[in-house]
Amino acid sequence: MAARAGVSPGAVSFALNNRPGVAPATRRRILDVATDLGWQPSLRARSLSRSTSFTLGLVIARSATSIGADPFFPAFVAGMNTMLAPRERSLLFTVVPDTDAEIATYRRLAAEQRVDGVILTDLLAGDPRPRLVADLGLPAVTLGRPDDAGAHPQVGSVSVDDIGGVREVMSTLIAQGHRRIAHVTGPRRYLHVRHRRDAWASALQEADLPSARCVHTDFSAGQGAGATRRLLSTTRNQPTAIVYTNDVMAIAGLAELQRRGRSVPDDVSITGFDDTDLAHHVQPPLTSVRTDVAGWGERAATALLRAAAGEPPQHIELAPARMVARASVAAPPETSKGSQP
Amino acid sequence: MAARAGVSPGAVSFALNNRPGVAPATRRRILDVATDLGWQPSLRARSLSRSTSFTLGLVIARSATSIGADPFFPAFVAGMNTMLAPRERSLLFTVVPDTDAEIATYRRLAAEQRVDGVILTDLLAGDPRPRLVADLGLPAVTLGRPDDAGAHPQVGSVSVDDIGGVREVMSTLIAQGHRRIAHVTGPRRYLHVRHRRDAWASALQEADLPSARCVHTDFSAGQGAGATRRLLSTTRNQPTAIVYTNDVMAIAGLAELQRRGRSVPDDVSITGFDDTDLAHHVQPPLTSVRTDVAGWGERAATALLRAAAGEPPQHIELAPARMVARASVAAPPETSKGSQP
DNA sequence: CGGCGGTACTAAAGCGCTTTAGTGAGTTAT
DNA sequence: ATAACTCACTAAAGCGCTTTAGTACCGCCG
Repeated sequence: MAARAGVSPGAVSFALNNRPGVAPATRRRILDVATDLGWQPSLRARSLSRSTSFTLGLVIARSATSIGADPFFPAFVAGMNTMLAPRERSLLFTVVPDTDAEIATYRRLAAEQRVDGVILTDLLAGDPRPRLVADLGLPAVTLGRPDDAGAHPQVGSVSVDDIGGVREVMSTLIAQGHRRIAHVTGPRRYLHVRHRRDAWASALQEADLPSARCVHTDFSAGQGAGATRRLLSTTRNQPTAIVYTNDVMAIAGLAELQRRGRSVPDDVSITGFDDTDLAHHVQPPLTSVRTDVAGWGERAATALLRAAAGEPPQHIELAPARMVARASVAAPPETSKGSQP
Repeated sequence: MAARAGVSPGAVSFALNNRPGVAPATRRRILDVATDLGWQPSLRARSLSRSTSFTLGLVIARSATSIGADPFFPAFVAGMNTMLAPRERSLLFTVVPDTDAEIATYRRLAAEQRVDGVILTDLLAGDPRPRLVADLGLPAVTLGRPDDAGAHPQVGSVSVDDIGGVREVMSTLIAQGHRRIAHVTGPRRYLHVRHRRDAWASALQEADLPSARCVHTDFSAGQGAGATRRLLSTTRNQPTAIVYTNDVMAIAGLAELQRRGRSVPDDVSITGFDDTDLAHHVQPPLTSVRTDVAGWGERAATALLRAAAGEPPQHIELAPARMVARASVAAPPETSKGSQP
């Protein structure tokens, strides 16, 4: 390649990485010869000499069976890709069964220097990962802010405010007259589960409503249905509305309600989260909360690329999640309304 | 590292890749020193000198919005990972909007030599990709066999027989007495759509039933509901059963049926495909067809690794998809039954 | 007219492995 | 005892870039 353009390999390198010290005419010629020959620098050689992988990592701890139900990851990955592809970056994607395996994976990625940085998702309470990646010297960006944010100044974050969506849902339900609004959510260890639960609880409190039941599940349809069953099993003070933390559980809950002869929304109002494709199309259509997942992926990729380039970590807030109102929410039945102050 | 073990770098390389020509005692010592120092050969340097990426590629052409609804990919990726992780291989995962972008991605991956091989999924009729990857010299394995199998002897395949599942569904419906069984499926260009459609059509024929309606959609819940609406819009000869090609459309169809006052399964029987988490939990629970997606991923990764190592391509058949019977299927209503011969 | 500074480029070392050819010691064949 | 062979290991080249140091050339000034 260098020979064909009549220059040294070094000059080619300068031209390609448009570094100063090469005359405009020479640069043009080098670039032209390159496109003529269909030549392109070897990524492997560049990786070795630049100590860079041109690759970002995303590792998810979920069982192979449960991950399919979550619409988040594919959309997020797609979003990252719109950002990475034009920059000749790629995404290493790994699905492992649990957090231990996830940690082992970060160690391996760091040891092998396979990636220039990683995205940390599904933040936990007291999450060990920000510390770990900082120790490993692996640039990282978290999705949402860790609870000990500030303890790891080298780790950036890109967040979407879920809470806005939950508050919107709650105020809609409360405005309709609901007084007993239950919550079906995921495992306690997840930070976003806690945030949403807190938002739910404080919305009740701010409206001077009594505290209500919250059921923690594993996010699966089965446990969503089970939680619904439990909420209906009490003989008194049954909820008139249920706020589910994802659409899958809400749809399973809807089926459970129907099985027990409760009408949605006449007897019970329900809401989901994620605004999946199906949410529009169940009967009744499901009120849900939508976030721009692909946009989130795009921004996260941008932030991580910057961090990997040595820029100081950023903390970015994206547009908050918004409620999408549909027919699964209505006023509570009269008997319940009557018991209001 | 080499110095610490008192040998040359070459010897270390031999020891690590357990090649002959190094005494057992020396090998032990080298390995011990390596673990002591936590040393591990640089993947980048190995990549350059061995001309190998230690990475496999998977690129999916789907819109960011629609991909989340498909439970296939995350489960498949998880399956691949169980195979790859212990072998220090990784997966490059890319989501692009369409086939053109997909092809561009293969070209880029090949030019950059980023991957040692790729998995080709969602085979099309007259698919250009097997040819392309063969031309690019990119080892590949297809999911399912291309229609011009044999034209690309260097490309292997790993297949699951969908048709078995469809036939099982059809014979169940027919045994129950259904005579008008419609089919709601995906875009015609997909090979597996054609295979399933053919299986559906020939099952009708073999049972001496009249041909029935088939509606092609884009796999989305919205179009699943729309297809259902169309099937119900004819005043006569409405189907008593509908076979959907995925659970999402079946669930949307179920909602549409309920909206129109049809009972499932009393008025209409329905079946899905994929056996997603939700299928068990809708009302009524959905008869579906299950495949071992993670196992598929594992086998595909194995086959591709072999192909990348230069072994002759294999054509592997996995266990066929099986029907999972649930309450969404029952005998057709009397009026319909009465019209039987 | 010699020295100075700047530009445009080349030479060569370096990234950290793998691999081929080569060497010396120990073993067997003759 | 010496040639012929193994075996265990080293030396050094090679993978294909990047990067630092160095060189040649030019214009400019004193």
